[in-house]
Amino acid sequence: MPRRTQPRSIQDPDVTSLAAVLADASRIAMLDVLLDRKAYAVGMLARRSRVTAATASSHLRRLVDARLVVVTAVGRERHVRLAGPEVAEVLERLAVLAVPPRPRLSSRAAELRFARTCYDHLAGTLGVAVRMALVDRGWLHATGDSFEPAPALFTWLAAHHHPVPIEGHRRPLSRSCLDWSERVPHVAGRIGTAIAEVFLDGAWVARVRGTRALRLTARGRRALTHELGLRIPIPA
Amino acid sequence: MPRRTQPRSIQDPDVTSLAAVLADASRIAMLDVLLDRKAYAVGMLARRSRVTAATASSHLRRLVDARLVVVTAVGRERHVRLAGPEVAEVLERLAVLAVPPRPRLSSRAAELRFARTCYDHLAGTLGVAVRMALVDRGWLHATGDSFEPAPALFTWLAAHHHPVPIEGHRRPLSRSCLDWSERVPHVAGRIGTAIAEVFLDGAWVARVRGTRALRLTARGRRALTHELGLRIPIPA
DNA sequence: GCGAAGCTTCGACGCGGGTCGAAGTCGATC
DNA sequence: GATCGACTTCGACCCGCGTCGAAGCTTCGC
Repeated sequence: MPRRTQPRSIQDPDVTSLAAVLADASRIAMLDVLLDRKAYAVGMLARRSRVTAATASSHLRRLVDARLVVVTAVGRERHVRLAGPEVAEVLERLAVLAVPPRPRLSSRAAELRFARTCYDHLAGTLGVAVRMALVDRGWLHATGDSFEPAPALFTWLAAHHHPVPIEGHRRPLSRSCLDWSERVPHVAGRIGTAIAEVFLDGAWVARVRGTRALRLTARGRRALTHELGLRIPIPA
Repeated sequence: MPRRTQPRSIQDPDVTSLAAVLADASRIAMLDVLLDRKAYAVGMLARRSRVTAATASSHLRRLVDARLVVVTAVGRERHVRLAGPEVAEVLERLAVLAVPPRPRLSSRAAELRFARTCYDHLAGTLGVAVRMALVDRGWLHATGDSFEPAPALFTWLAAHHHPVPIEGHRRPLSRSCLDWSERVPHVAGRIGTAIAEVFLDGAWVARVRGTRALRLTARGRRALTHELGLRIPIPA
């Protein structure tokens, strides 16, 4: 990959180098592990990504240099976290473009397609279904490419112990996040986070260990029907 | 880059391969040329990207396979276009992440920072300034991470010969597009396109040949003051 | 039809970089 | 301060792929 010496006329932010960092299966595996928003020690991250510590270490260096992840020293361990929601967003955006035209089915992917976390909010069939249910009840209004939450939604979130303050935060109240599996937006932003927390705390969904997939529980099935009038999309 | 054989647990859309396509300076240069939304013959594209026809051809193959560009045969030429606005969006998103922490100044980049096209709408200092002016006059309301155009804006656009129908289109009326240079959103979507067209048709801005940069004309300076009450951000 | 133009394919070259084991470093623990 | 554990650095290996010139193919123009 001989670098060109002439001045890059455009795209002065070096997209090429950033893409090069993302163009390795092991590094994507590591980022994928980190997409659950938790911090991992380097060794753990290496094991989850199926590489040796030495390999993980060299990859880590590049991820840090690209400012995709941040590292904090904790005792003799070094904990790695995703640098922020923007990173998760870009990865999800890339996934949207990367999804093959004729979707090759993978049983493993089916779980992810049905329900998963996207950094800190719900995605997949379930995420989209929830968004549609909220719009149907008038708790959420679609505006442009975003969503405007109605007062009833704030009330509902507060009643489920996850109140969302309206003002005073840098992060947007609600955002629309494009789904790679559904190709349709779901709710992100602070509202999206709160919704996901209600689902997880209420044990409406359970994390499938080792992946970002979520399993809809029986309890969750009932809750969705009673609370949101939502027909369960797919038995999963 | 030895591919791992084990089933990729997550990220089933193959982000790695897509990123690999974007991880080459020549291909980014080609995409960058195409970001102006026009179609280019392969030879022209090769010249603008400073590679031989043979090299461009092999890159083109990969870009087509990744469905980032589309090709239409025209006589003995083959015309290349960006596959769609989503591609431009992802590139702009990547650029946001790729922008270096201590912005290294480049005189060439300064033009781009001030004003440029982003696929089909205005970006850069000017794009952001226009967005803020529209919000100030109440012609645009910020909602979540998008914008809601007010009736006055539709009237203004129609008066300048670029009416925007409210309904009946798959593309969103207005979108918010994050600016890599300003790190602040500007207006995209059908409204964003119409605004850019008013600016270009009215010769308020002129394209700088060979790049996506825009130059603010004297006429544009006057128009911005009179029509939008906008103080010119920077003499450029 | 014949030549030329536009583009792709082929072949050869060279370089960047992903991989792991082993050795080295640093901090924690007793 | 000796030992263990977590992590990084080093060295060696090898493979993928970007690059261009030349040759081949198709389409246009006269």
